[in-house]
Amino acid sequence: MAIMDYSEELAAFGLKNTKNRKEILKTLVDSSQPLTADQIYFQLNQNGEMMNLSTIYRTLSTLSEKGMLQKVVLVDESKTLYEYNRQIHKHYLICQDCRAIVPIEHCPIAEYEKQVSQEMNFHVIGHRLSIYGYCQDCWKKRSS
Amino acid sequence: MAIMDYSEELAAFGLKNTKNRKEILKTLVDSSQPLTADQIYFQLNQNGEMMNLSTIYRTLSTLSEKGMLQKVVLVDESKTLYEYNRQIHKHYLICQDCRAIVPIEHCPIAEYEKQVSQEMNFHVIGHRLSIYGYCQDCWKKRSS
DNA sequence: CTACATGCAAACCGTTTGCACCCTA
DNA sequence: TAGGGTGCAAACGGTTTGCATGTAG
Repeated sequence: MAIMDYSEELAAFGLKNTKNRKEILKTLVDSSQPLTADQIYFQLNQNGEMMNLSTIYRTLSTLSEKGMLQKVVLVDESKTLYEYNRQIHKHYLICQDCRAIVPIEHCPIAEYEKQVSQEMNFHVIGHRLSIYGYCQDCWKKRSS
Repeated sequence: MAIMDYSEELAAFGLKNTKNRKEILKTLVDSSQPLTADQIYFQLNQNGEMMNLSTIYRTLSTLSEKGMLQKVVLVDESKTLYEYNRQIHKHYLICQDCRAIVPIEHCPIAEYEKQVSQEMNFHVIGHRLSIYGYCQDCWKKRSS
């Protein structure tokens, strides 16, 4: 991601260019993982960027509607996660122990979607795939 | 699924055999789709099977822990869905319009899991895949 | 100057829990 | 008859909303 001011991007989506929105966008762009609203809240607070939690929720939903962010929902995790939408099709490895979320960029089922479209009379527009198990560290701990 | 009394199955998991549990299990076994707690609640109420919502929640979580049920979580759906665990690996087509959920039994990524295990140093134990788009009816409506 | 963004507090809603009572094993 | 199951009401926690104020365009 090139260094950029999010002003242009916000404007392109017809949104006012406010400090809060830029901070939230920046936080998500810089994160290697999807984040929850309160993770963003605490992270910004630590950096001295005070902001109300409800502002964060409102911003996350506005940006998601515009397609700038993507929602991620996981089983056994009651909070919604958000990530910057880099337009790169992506999936996740989720460690069942430490809950680490590792994005992977190869998608194994593009071909399969076409097949489903034809065989099931279903017009496919996308899919979500997450793979779960244990990361190397947690797997070692478990087997010891 | 053969006609059965769920008593044995419950006993096999060390659970007491109560009317409520049997009704909930039966509801899920008979359903072609995963159901939410309140869908089960209303469905049972219609059939004259009064039962407290919290009993349903407790039963769903007990049966899930035992592996008799599986949780399903979808983006843009705040409620958790539950389905009877037929031990058949399965995925879903989800219509973005009418929210219909169509289970599909072929899994396109068994092979890919092995690859991930090796390349990413991640011990894979499973995955979740859902495919979304529009069912035939809703797609027709949209394009007209 | 106006419409949209924000802070604050309260509401919302799916889910969980404490407690007294009930019932299965 | 003991220990788990259930109903009821209240709590919980993530998220949303109403309203008054602030601010970008």
